[in-house]
Amino acid sequence: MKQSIREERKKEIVSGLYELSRQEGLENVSIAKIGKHLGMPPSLVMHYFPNKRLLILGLINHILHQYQLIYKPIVSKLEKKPRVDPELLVERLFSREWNLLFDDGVFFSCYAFIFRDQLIKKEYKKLHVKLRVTLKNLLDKDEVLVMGDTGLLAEKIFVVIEGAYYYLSMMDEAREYDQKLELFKDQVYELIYAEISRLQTGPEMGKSRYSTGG
Amino acid sequence: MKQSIREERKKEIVSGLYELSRQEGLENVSIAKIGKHLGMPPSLVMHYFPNKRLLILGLINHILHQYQLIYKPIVSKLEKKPRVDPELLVERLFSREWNLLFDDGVFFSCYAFIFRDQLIKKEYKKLHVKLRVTLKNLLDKDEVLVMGDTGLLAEKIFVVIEGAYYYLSMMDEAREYDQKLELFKDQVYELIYAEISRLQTGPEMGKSRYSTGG
DNA sequence: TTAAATATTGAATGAATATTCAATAAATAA
DNA sequence: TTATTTATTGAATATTCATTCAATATTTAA
Repeated sequence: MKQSIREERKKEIVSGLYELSRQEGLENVSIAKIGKHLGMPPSLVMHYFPNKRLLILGLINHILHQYQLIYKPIVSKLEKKPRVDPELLVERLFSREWNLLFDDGVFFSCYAFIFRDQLIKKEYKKLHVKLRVTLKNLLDKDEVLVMGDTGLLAEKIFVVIEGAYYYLSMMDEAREYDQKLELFKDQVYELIYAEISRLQTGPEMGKSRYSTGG
Repeated sequence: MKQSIREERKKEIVSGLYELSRQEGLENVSIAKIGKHLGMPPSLVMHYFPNKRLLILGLINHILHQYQLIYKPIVSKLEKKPRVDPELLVERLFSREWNLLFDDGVFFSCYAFIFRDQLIKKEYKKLHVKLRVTLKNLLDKDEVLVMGDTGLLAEKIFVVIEGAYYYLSMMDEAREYDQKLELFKDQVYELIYAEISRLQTGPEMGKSRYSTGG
């Protein structure tokens, strides 16, 4: 009980920070503003987060946790199928649900911290590796793909996804956004189909020289 | 003459902002600190940049300008050749010179502004489109590639480059960095070689349905 | 030379910043 | 119950913030 109120309050504060960051940008949020937003004195905020860095670390954990949720529905939907359906996979990887779960602006503001905070960098990397492993596990369910280097394929797919979202964030018009989105989906299709056809026509080639699997 | 001292001072101030941002992070730089760093009163800084937003816009212009310089040596080297040498092209696109010209931390801190400043978003997009056009023009010099959709190919290449740098920024160990880098280079090679072989074996297929060419 | 425009200075502003502290209220453990 | 830990409050801190202003110096135009 004693512990739970503490954790609840911490979550509440981090959520408040997130909401304000979304509205006015992370760099414009102060401890006083968070307190005001939540109806508590700034000293209470600092009671749970003794300094601002810890507060931002809390926000980053929150965001990284949200980020992981994106793949929950994808994973559960795909796990039921006996084979990987590339159409469904790609559709889900580029799904709009992505943008609804958290704010890209806050995400990239936090991302910028990786260049000056080793712990944040580590957390970010951990997440990104995890997402790749999740995808690899999905690809391993496919009887054809599993013969190749699914870890490598997952890397290649994700670099397109991440590059795509980086670039797509600059698009204003919905039409242009959708057009580019289709293009990048196509690029991922091609990666998957190329691997399938490679494995079916010449499986004796074995794994690629740039294998990432342990 | 009168104009030049003004522009020089503005450049000096922006450079100071850049240097400080590199050292302690953009969010920790103030007008007073810039003034101190350059040995001038903060009021002089504000004389040239009446508010902080204009100052940051100045920094962004500076960075985007630097960003463009990266491709100067690539372009001039490749322009002399009659054909595109994929090895050289990919080597240059992923060159280390990239990291030397400007700081990734500052770049991504500024990038985060695109989500709350339309002008900054526009500037960023303009640059990224420009880089793609430059690459397209290079690809057009190749007698085989020019038969296909070079604009589309440029998009596909850049999404890998950008995704790669986003992801590589999280790497600590040099070995892992290099390993992943090779992987992404490979991915770009495959894009180019796949397009070449596609055009040579079945050029009657013409341009892809996701053409980006105007 | 004189007048106007620009560059530079330094002092001052109030608002906002993260953080500290002592006091009180509430919950839990003994 | 009492003692102890935790939660919450509100006032206070020194510092830093972006910005303003009037005064002076320097450069340019007439």
